[in-house]
Amino acid sequence: MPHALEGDIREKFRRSGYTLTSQRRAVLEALGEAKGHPSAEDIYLIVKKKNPRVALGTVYQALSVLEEIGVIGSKHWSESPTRYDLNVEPHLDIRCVRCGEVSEIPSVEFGELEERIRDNTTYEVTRAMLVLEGLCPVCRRESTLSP
Amino acid sequence: MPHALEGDIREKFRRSGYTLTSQRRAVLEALGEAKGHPSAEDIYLIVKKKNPRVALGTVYQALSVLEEIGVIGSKHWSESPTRYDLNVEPHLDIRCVRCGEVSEIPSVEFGELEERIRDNTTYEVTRAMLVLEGLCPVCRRESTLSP
DNA sequence: CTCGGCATCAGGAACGGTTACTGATCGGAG
DNA sequence: CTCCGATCAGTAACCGTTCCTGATGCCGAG
Repeated sequence: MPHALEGDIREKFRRSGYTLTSQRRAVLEALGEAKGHPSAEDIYLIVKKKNPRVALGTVYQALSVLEEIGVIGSKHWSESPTRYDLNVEPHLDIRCVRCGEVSEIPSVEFGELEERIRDNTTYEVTRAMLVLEGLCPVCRRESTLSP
Repeated sequence: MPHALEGDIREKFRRSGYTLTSQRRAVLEALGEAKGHPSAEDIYLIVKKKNPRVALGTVYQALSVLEEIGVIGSKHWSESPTRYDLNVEPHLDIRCVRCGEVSEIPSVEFGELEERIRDNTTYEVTRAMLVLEGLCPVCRRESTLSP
C-alpha cells in the first residue's frame, strides 16, 4: 500500500522543490499506521519509536510541508489539537465530544451549498469546512448510564 | 436597542440560576458596541475602558456563562481566537485569512444537508458548523497588487 | 441592621498546542 | 571531495485560555 503512493508523493515533492527526507517519510508512514485521525503529538510518538531523536518541532514542520504540497489534509476542532489525515479528498469528519475519536462520514457532499455561499458573499471563498461534533455510539451509551 | 433585549436576557438569567452582574452586563454591552465579531480580548479592552479593574479571566468566565444560557454565540477558526456574537440564530460567517475580519453571509441555509449527515453516521450529531475562510474584497484587491 | 454563606471577581500563575530560534547536520551540485 | 543551502534537534518563547487563591460583593435569616 505505501508503495502505491510513493510515485505520486515523490512527484509532488519534486514539483514543490522540497526534499523527501527520512523524517518526512517517517511522518507519512506514521500517518498510515495510526488508524483514524492522529494529532501531531500522536504522530510524534509513533515516529519516535523508530527514531528517538526526532523533535516534535520537526514533526510539525514536516506536517506543514506535507499539507502544503497536498499529500495530507488537516482538520481542526476547537478545544482539541489539529488532526491530520491521508485522505485529501473533500469529505466529512465528525469528532466525539466525549472521547475525542474522529470518524469519517461517507456519501455526503456539500452539493450546491458551496455555490449558494459564493453567490451570497463578497469574499473570495478559499476554504469551506463542515465541523461536526457529536457522541460516538460507545459514549452515547455510557453517557446515558453515567453522565 | 439594549433595552429591548433586557427582558429576554433577564429571563434567561433567572431561569439559569446565574446572576446578572455588572461585569456580565458590561460584557454584553461591549459585544453590542464592537461591530462584527469580537474576540475575548477585544471585549476585554472595551470593558476595561469603563471599568479598568476587570480581569481578562472575568471576561472569559462571563462569556462562557452567557453562551451557556444562550444569549450569545461563539465561533472558532483555527489559528485565531474564538469570536463571539449576539446573533444566536444559526447563520454562516466567513473569516478573511489575511486581515481576520469576520462577516456574516445572509440567505444561506444548511437545508437537507444536516439530515443527510444524520442518516450517514452512527454518531449523535450535537453540533454542525460550517467554517468558511476567504479573502475579503479589500484584501483580495491588495493581494493581487502586493502578495 | 448585622451577620454568615455563597457566588462572583481580580490578579496572576499555569497550561497545552504550536511556532520561532539557534547552532549542528545532512545531502546534492559542481 | 567540498561547499552551500535545506533541514533538523533541542529548547525557549508564544498566545489564547483555564485554573487557582484570596478578596469582595450580595442576599437572606435572624
